[in-house]
Amino acid sequence: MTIGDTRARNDLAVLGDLAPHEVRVRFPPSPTGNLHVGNVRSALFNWVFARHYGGTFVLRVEDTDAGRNLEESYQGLYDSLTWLGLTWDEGPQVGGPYGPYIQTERGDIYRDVVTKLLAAKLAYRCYCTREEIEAREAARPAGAASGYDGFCRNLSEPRIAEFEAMSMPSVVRMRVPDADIAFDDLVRGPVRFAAAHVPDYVIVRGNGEPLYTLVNPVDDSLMKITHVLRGEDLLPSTPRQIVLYDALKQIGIGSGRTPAFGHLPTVLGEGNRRLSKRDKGSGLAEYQQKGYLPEGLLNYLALLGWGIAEDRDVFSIGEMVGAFDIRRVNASPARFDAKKCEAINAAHIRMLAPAELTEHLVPFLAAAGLISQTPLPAERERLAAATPLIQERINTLSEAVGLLAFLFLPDDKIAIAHDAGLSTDSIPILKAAYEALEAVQQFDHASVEAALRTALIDTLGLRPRLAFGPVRAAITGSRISPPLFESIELLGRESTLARIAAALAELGQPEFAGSGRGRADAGPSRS
RNA sequence: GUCCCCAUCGUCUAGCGGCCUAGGACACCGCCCUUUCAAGGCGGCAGCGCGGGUUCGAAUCCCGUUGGGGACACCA
Repeated sequence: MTIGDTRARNDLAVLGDLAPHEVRVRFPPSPTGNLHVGNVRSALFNWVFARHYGGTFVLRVEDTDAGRNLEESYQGLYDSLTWLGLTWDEGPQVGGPYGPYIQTERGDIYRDVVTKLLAAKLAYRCYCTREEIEAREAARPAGAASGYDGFCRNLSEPRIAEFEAMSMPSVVRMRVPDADIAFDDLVRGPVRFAAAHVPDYVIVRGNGEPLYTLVNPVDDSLMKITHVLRGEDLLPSTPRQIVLYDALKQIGIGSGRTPAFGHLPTVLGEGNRRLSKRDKGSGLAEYQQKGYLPEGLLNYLALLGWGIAEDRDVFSIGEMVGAFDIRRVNASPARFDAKKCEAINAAHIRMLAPAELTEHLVPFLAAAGLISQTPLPAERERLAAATPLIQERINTLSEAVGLLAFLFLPDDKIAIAHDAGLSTDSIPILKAAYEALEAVQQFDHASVEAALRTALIDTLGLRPRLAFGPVRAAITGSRISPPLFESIELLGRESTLARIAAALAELGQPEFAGSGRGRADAGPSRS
């Protein structure tokens, strides 16, 4: 069997009687602060799935739990998805034929559905208090199935009238049929739940507010969602949702079809527990701040359960869209490996055109105060020239700040690190370097290198490592830097000489301080 | 406690009965290159949880077991 055959067979299993462009998937986050990387992964798979088939990606905000919603979280959510490039075809801000796409704006719809469900006896009012339910549960023999016992399921009309007359608070529960529920999971294959383990669950709170358990399937049906791709943690709630889809079908609401489900493997954190919001590295904002490229992060997240090819793990989103196959997603939980995530990101940074990388770098250098928010032409020019020097040296964009700071700091703000390796032994080296660089005709990196090699290696007889170390320290303040000669060229003769002179002064050799342009206040700025 | 899911190097995975003395990537360790740090090249370390079957043949199929994860809310 060829790959093409497998692909065709999988497409058939995934699409059934649907045309590819009829595929409709959704991402339903609740607006609670920082988007979790587990959710990002889920959004990615849905988005890629939609793009692969030329279908529709819907964004729906699930904010029925009003207490947890923060005003700014909505905008943060949109900004995050936009930054990631996971654009939605229908949803908040862009609209669509099945709106509104924010659940707190859909109250009337849910009320209507509940009324019809109640009228059709597919749902019922339950007057049990939590205490009563707990007490009965505790009284049940050990080993019995957990969940609501159906106490109010078949209350007599007079009894109900009595409760209502007393204004007894009530919730609404689904009347779950006494039949096993089975479905074919897109990533796991056949899954089956025994009837006894699907209890009559609550769909409307005592205060009349609809619950996720109601609203999620109702909206999926109303919005004609064809495929539900979500975290494995939702797998146990799938049978009860299927019950609701069936009920909706009976009362003629929604698409009349139950979507296909695909449950993605859990993303685990370090150790073995599920990656939770409290874990380091679990929030999207951290990755933005550290300077991950959306493509890098998304590439890594895709690797948690999916691979593009046997010998390849760096790919673009476009390539992922082309090759994606939900049936090839792994079912086993995957640990989030921060190191590999960083390595994949580094690979994406290296694939960038230098000019693109420069643009990505601007906000980070600006935030560090090294350049203006809107870079001046000279700043931009220097940054553009320096970009190729660090492209292979950074894993995240923020690392560029430390590496490039010396190019944008004034000469008297260069603090030489204690471990930079400068000592009195460095004095003759720095003096020789100073004189050599002062005499260089053409101040480009090739001439600089030639001059320094002649002065330090040929004349002083030093090994390159020993010769260039002190120069590097004087110029950049650090033992580690971008390539030295290119750095010197970018810095220019004036600054280079001033910094070498300053280093000599710090080593007790002040006589060079005057010969260059001099340092305004010779106070050493060590830190 | 009950239910569900999962099971190949430390981690992510390839493998869908013979091509496997199990391949790749990250991490780690050497070496080469080299002005530092990287990048790159070469090499190394390291894995099919266990027990039964089925089969001429099992990492691959079945059963059991163990281990891990998830779910059991008037959260989503």
